[in-house]
Amino acid sequence: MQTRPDLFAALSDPTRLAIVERLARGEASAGELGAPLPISQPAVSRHLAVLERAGLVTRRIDRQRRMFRLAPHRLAETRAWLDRLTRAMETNYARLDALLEEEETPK
Amino acid sequence: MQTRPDLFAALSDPTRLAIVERLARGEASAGELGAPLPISQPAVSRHLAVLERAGLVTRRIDRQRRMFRLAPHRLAETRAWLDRLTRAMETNYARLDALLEEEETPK
DNA sequence: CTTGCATATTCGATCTTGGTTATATAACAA
DNA sequence: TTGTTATATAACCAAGATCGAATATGCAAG
Repeated sequence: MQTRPDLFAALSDPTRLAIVERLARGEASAGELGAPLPISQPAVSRHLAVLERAGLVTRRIDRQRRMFRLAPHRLAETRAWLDRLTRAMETNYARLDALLEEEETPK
Repeated sequence: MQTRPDLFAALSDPTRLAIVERLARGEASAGELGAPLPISQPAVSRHLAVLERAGLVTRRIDRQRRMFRLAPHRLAETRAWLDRLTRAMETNYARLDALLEEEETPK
């Protein structure tokens, strides 16, 4: 299964993050994605495999080339998770904040 | 500096993710956070240090205990990043999608 | 002071990750 | 075929992450 930690792990590498941001601007081949990067072709290939396993990108074959695109689903899922987390935090901390503000006037 | 990859790296561990979700329900001490986890006390302590360095939690000293809370800033930052990414993706892929749908009728 | 509780730090072992080089496969071009 | 382009896989290495055990620290209570 594709777990949330796996997704975050996929985004935790600067190279892969750069690839994701590049892909937000449109579909691209493995070669195009690797061209600006200061690493070898095999390294790019493996980064793309990681992103694909995490469900962040999809791969399409066009002649000799593999075309990559962002896959919206897990991004949406992650946004929803972050939203829930933030909302929970805001509600649950509201009371506590008030209490702390009372007894300890800041600065 | 606290980089975005560092933040995702902090969230890429299941234990730390569990801690973050627990903290969304309210402030807790290091001991309380570790209690339900199947790992040793030192391991918990180190996970908390990672989360703090990533800017995801703050630490407050209360007597002998260290109280932890979620820090809203980096979560908000990450939500904004995801929103920008999603919006870029949607605009940039819209035309390409239309083209692909034309020439290859699905199924 | 001494004891106990809560947490942090150090250590050594193990696993994982990301990198390169070398090589393989697959599609196209001639 | 043969060569070329695009990508993947294998083998290996170095660096970093994570763990438990042992130990240290900091505060509080007698």
